[in-house]
Amino acid sequence: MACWLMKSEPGECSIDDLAAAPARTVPWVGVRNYQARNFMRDAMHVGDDVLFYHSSCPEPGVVGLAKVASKAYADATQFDPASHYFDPKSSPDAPRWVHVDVKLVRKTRLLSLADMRAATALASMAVLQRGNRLSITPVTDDEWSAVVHLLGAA
DNA sequence: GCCAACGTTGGC
DNA sequence: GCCAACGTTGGC
Repeated sequence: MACWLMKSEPGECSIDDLAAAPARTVPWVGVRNYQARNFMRDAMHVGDDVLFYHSSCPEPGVVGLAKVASKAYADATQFDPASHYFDPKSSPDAPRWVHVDVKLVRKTRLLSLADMRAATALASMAVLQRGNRLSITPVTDDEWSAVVHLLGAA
C-alpha cells in the first residue's frame, strides 16, 4: 500500500471542507499537471494513505490523514467552460485530466512545514525538496510513520 | 528537437 | 508583492 502527500489550498478545499463533505469524501478536481495526474492515474490505488496538506496559506503543513477512495476517473471541470479548470483542448472522448476521490480518516493537529523541515526523519520527503512544486508527491512508509509519530508527539 | 517567453506554484 | 524554480507553449 502506497502513501502520498496531497496539497490543497484551504481557500479551495480545506481539511474542514473535507470533514464537512458528504461521506467526508471529495473529488480531487483541478490537477493540471501531468506528473501529478499520472500518479493518480497509474500509481494510486483505493485504500492508499494520504497526508492532507494545506498550501499557499499562512500556516502550510499537514492537517489530516486521508485515504484514496476511488480509482482515477475523468475530471468533469475540464469540460465546463465556466470552470476555472476548463481545458478547451480536452474532449469527453479523450479526457486529458483525471482524478481520484479522497476520503478523510481524521483531522490532526497542524504539523507545520517548519516542523517538517526540522525533523531529520523527514529530510528526504519529496515535498520538502528544493524547487518542488508538485501538488501530489509519494511518501515512503518510513516517512509516513515518522509523520504519524510527530503528530502523536504533539 | 531546441529554446525563449511566458505562466504557475508556493513559501516568505 | 517578491522571487526562485519549474512546466508549458509555440516559433523555428
